[in-house]
Amino acid sequence: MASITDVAREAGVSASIVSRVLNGDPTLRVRDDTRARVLAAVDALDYAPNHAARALRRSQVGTLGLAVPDMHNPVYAAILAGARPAATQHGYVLMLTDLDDLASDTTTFRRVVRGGAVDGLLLQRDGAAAGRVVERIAPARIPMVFLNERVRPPTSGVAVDDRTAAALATRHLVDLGHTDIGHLRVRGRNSRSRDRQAGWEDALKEAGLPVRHDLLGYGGAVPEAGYRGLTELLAHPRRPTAVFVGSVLAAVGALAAARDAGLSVPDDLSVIGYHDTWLADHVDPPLSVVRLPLDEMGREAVRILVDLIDGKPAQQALVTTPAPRLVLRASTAPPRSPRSARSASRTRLR
Amino acid sequence: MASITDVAREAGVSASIVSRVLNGDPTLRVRDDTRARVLAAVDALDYAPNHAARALRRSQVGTLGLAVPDMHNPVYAAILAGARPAATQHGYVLMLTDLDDLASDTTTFRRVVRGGAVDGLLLQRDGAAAGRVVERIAPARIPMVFLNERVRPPTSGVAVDDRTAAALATRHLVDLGHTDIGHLRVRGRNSRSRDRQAGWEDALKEAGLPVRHDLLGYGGAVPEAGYRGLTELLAHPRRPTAVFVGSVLAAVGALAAARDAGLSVPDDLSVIGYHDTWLADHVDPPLSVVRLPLDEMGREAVRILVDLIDGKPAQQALVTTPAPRLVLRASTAPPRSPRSARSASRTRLR
DNA sequence: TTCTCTAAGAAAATCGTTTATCTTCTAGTC
DNA sequence: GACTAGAAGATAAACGATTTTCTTAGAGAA
Repeated sequence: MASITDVAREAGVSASIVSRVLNGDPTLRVRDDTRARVLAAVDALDYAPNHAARALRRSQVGTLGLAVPDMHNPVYAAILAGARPAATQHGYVLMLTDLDDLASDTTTFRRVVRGGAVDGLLLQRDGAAAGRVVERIAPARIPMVFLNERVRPPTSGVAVDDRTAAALATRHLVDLGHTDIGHLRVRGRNSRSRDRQAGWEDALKEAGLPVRHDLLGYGGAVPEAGYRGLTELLAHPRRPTAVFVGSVLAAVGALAAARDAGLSVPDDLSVIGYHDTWLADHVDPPLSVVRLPLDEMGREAVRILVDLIDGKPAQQALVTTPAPRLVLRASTAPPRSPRSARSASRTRLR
Repeated sequence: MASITDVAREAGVSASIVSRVLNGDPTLRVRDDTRARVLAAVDALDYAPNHAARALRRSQVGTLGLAVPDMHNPVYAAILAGARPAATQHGYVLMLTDLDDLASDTTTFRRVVRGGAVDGLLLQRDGAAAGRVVERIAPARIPMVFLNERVRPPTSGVAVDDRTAAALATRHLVDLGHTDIGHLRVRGRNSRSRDRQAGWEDALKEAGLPVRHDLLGYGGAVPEAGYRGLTELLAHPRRPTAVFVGSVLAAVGALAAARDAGLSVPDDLSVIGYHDTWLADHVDPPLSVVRLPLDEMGREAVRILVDLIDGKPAQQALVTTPAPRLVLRASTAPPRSPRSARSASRTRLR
């Protein structure tokens, strides 16, 4: 591998000139032909500045850490799909870390956070390790941005407009003529969970419908949780004819639960999910969802983090454009008929 | 951030002693209490060696690059799930790169590959950028391992036993009593595609059935391709009663194609997919698949790459344990009846 | 002529580790 | 008493870039 000294020798100048030419130092004064010789030498030797040396000198490594609880979740994949190109564009590369590792494995934590292997962190505070990891990272004073969550001022974070989106989804069910509309909450004490429930309540109140907390169940971030959640809800004597599920994966599980309960979707039960990942289009029936700008959120998170690294103040961004919108597929429909729907299905449930 | 000199001062020794204690230098002779003082100082200052400085000195950065064409594909997520902990265990961290970036964006390429931002690369040679990226990386002589593909000796790679697994899947259809068994190939000129087709042929021959190349179609790595592939196959005058699809995502698309063609799975058409990602259990009907050790493959790829970095020779590994096995769900069943199945469904297709 | 100024570039310090080579001290040997 | 051999550490030289400070040569001014 050619070093900057090799390039300098080849061009017949000193190393400092090479560096300053390459980094576009505005105070540099050189003759045009010298500059040309440097550039030619760089090309001839196929020179690239050594990553470690530059990082050492600048005390900036040029990498951002991304820590999510579960790579399998397509929602994170979507956020990642927005974040990665944004990082590239800002001159950074993403590094992958597991949130649990960061919280529990001291070696990883020391190497990555304290050792300066990353310039900043993108965090999805979720799952078991959530609390612990934050407690540990915060004192390290490393720039960090929370993904997919509203946070308060000393910290930075980026969220989507969950309340509006949840209301939109619920309103769609209302518009179809449903009156018994359930909701499967995301687990956890976070803004996602609260805002989506609030949106559900907003739409019900707006329509003059009672907010029935007996139709509020718990979903989660995996299909199994959605399955259990809906199964419980369906055991209710006056079961819902429609349900707004606060996550795609839980919605997929909910579809299975409906099937196993002998209910046909959307005839006996309408289901609307949250987040339009590719998956939603390929389950049966294709899932109606509310679409939020996940990739935009990833992009924005990177922007804020890079700003933070550059010394700018903390920001709490709410990504509102493009606005949440409905993507209607085949899992939602009007109730069979205002009255018979309910009794018919109760029979089916035996 | 505390540096090694701070620790040395605190412990009342020289920096070299701190380094050698921390790195377990076998030639080091120090008194026990000195060692204890060093360790205490490290703890007191919460010292972690600076990543960049260590990388510069050792000319090893401690990161492995992972370049895959598409983050959304759950198969890559599964490989990643095996590779990430393995990397941690070997003392490395994974860095994420996009294959297309690497192939086209000169900046990324220079920074990541030539600049030494990674010690080695895990590559899934697939998609549009496949050829180009290899052409560019090869001359850089950076250690690299190909994922999910059989390669020839100068290069390293790790594959799973595609031929055996494909035969296993096809044999399952044969055992159910099917005789017209189609196959949707993966696209591309790679061992995955060839081996899976070969396994399909193996099982047919073994059962004394003709290998009907008219029942060979093209799937791909996305649902849409599987949809198109199966739709074409179903247009055949003597359509298959069962089909082995060479990828999960294509299989999901195939299910939709069958539905749209008015066929019920598995009654009119059995479908078996490839790779048991979580998704397979949550489509309708739940997909029978052949399960291969994807996480094990990710783990093994990391092992080989680390060996390569340590100067050991190239290896071509075939991950055969755990052996491929069937995971039977609801998408496969015996044909309706040896004869009527065929005519009945032809009618349905009108 | 001497001095000053500027253009054009060279030198040198520095970032934080690692590691090969030196030093010092003590105890034992002849 | 001089010498030697370890034990226990200290010194110093890299690694490859960036950046601040110096140098030099020539042009113009006084």
